[in-house]
Amino acid sequence: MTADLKQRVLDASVQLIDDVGLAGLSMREVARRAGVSHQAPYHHFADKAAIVAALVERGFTLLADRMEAAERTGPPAQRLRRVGRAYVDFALEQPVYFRLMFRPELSDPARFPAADAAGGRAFAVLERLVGDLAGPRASRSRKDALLSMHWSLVHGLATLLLDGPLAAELGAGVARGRHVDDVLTLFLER
Amino acid sequence: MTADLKQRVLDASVQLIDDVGLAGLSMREVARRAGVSHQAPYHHFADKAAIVAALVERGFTLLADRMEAAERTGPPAQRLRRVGRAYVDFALEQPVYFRLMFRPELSDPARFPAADAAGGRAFAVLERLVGDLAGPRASRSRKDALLSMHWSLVHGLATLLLDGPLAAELGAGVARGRHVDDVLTLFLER
DNA sequence: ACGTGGGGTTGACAGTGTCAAGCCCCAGGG
DNA sequence: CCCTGGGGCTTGACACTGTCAACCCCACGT
Repeated sequence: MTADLKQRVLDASVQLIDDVGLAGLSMREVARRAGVSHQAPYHHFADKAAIVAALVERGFTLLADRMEAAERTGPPAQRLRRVGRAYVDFALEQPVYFRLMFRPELSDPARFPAADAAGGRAFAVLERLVGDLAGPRASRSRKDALLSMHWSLVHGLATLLLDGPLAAELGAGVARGRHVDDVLTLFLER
Repeated sequence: MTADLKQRVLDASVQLIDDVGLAGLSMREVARRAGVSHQAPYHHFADKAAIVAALVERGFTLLADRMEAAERTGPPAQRLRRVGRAYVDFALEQPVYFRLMFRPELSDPARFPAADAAGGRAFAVLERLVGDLAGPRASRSRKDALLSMHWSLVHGLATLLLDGPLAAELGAGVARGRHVDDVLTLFLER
């Protein structure tokens, strides 16, 4: 009623996806939950894809905030670990956003540059970190490989815990958190 | 034309997803492409989710075949690398299948145990490999961590190359293949 | 010879995304 | 003061979707 309909539509969308899954996201149901007519959302979003793109942007902003915070704390040697942990934690705590963020067909960067830009912020954190790790004299391809390796590790861990077989094995309890720590330790202190 | 309608429906579905994306997958369009009435597919699949689940099963079978083949060739020291490479290659060559395979909301294991079982085959390959790597005396949690680490690495690499920012940076050319090699080398050879 | 049932059809219904008009209300300029 | 314009919302319509129901045909076992 009171807040911007735009924000209410986004909030209702997240909640709806959480309830019934992405496939069940429906413009009309979102409008219903927001208490407006089925066409009201179109005053703020061109179409359904635009809503999803706005959520992707929100998600990347949230993630980048966390990563940047983790990047700033602790001794340099531990920053990589903290950022990785922040990445995985975000995925596990905000699965709705996280799953949306890596479905490029949903947020075409050509159509929604804002979402793309928000993703760039997260990307940049990793790039800085890996740049420090490799030292300034490292070759381009070595830095690329380092970046991909680190990102792949945390991204893969996050998605497997969320949607892979690891999701069934470990629940959402403490065991999962300890497992994340174990894997990061094994990887970083090898 | 003459082949089992069941298989034709699956083939048409893959092609349709390839053309217009998962969101555009439509029972009626699939039927149209298979040259039958809009209800014919229902004689072979309970509903749309059942089609997708059948594709997931196909996908995991394809992947497990490749991984098992890679597991059998080459000296033991290199098997891990070959299997990892097979995993990433599969994802890049069969993006339609691969993307479907990690959307658990699409193939609820309780409803579609066959898809789940096929996934288990791929899982088992990694489990064996990591078991060898760790040795029989390793603790359970160490083996778990080793498994997660290796799987996360290849899985993350595959999805980032497919749907992440790495997709835009590297195209689908030779550079991508070399990058995969670089990352695997870096990871496996410490 | 005849049911029976698998594989196919057409028809209908509710629900969807989105285009097209229309309504209300208030800020601004004449 | 009126009036005009437009932002924000509504109702209505259309083509399309997934799925239920009913029907039709023909090969088959008994």
